[in-house]
Amino acid sequence: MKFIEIPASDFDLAMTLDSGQVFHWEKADNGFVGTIGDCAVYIEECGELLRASVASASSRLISDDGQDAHAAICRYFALDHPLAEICASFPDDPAMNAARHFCRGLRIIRQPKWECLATFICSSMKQVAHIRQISLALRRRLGERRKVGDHAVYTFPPAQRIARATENDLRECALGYRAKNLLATARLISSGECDLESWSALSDPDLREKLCSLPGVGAKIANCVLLFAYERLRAFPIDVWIERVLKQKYFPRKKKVTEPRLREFSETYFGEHGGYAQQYLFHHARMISRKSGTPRDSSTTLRSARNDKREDARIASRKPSPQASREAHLAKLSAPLG
DNA sequence: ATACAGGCTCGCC
DNA sequence: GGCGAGCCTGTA
Repeated sequence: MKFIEIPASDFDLAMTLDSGQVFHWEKADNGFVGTIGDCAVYIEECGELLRASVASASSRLISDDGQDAHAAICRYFALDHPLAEICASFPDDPAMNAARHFCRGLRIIRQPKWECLATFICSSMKQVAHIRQISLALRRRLGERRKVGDHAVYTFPPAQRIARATENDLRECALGYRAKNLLATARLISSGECDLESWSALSDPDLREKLCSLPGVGAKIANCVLLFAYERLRAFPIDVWIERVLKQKYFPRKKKVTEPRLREFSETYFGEHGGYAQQYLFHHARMISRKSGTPRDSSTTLRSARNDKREDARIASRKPSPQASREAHLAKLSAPLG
């Protein structure tokens, strides 16, 4: 592998890739392999230096002097974000200060729009480990294989490619009910009816509204795409983790905090880089609970009660168990063709 | 084993 | 126009 070297201060590669904003990078050698757009990339961190190898479609290095690759990496990892200033703009309170201290070097990266949107459509009601699996399955089945050094990686399939797939193809990538949404959205993009690139010109609220019009995209996912693909650093996605953090740290005495109240608070209190603040709070909370067991609260209890009811309903209606339907699915797959 | 995940959508009231 | 139920599947 031929390497290029890029100075990068104020950057923690591993934390950035493990902070739940991107799901396809895998550990390899002393660093990570993945893709940036259509290129296969190996990257590792040596102190204040990044060492990277980038292979384009034909498996050769992009250019001999590595200028394109250099620029692509700086852009993708947002090395131009003034991180010190951004962190200084966060509010000064105990929760925020702890997160800011814990997440030093964490950057919000610039992801390709379709890849980011599609991945987050797949993320609903899923844990990180599973989102990673879905992303990999989609890439293996519908993406293109690339090599960087000895490592094989797969590009994320373009909307046109997914639009040509069947719902069943996608279900076989473990998407479940998300398959229908991903397919419908892929078709809207692929047909040109919706143009993610041209939406860059829209204001935050207009862009959010456009994204929410896509099947499988609600406020949470739209905000993730605003933040991770459109550089709208104010966008503040509220998922169950952040909801817990906000309620516990900022509304400790309140019994019920309504969703509009929480949204209003998140949009005003955290300032112009609210999305960054959110990512820091999110990552910090996840890492803390990974150490010492998952904290339970009323919202999770509520959710489990709901799930119980669903299960009761399933039994009452004598639907096949998950186990049985999985076996039926497998049997169908192994049946002779034609 | 079984509860629970980084939700969205639709039907109901 | 708020509330709850249904949707799929893998992991802890």
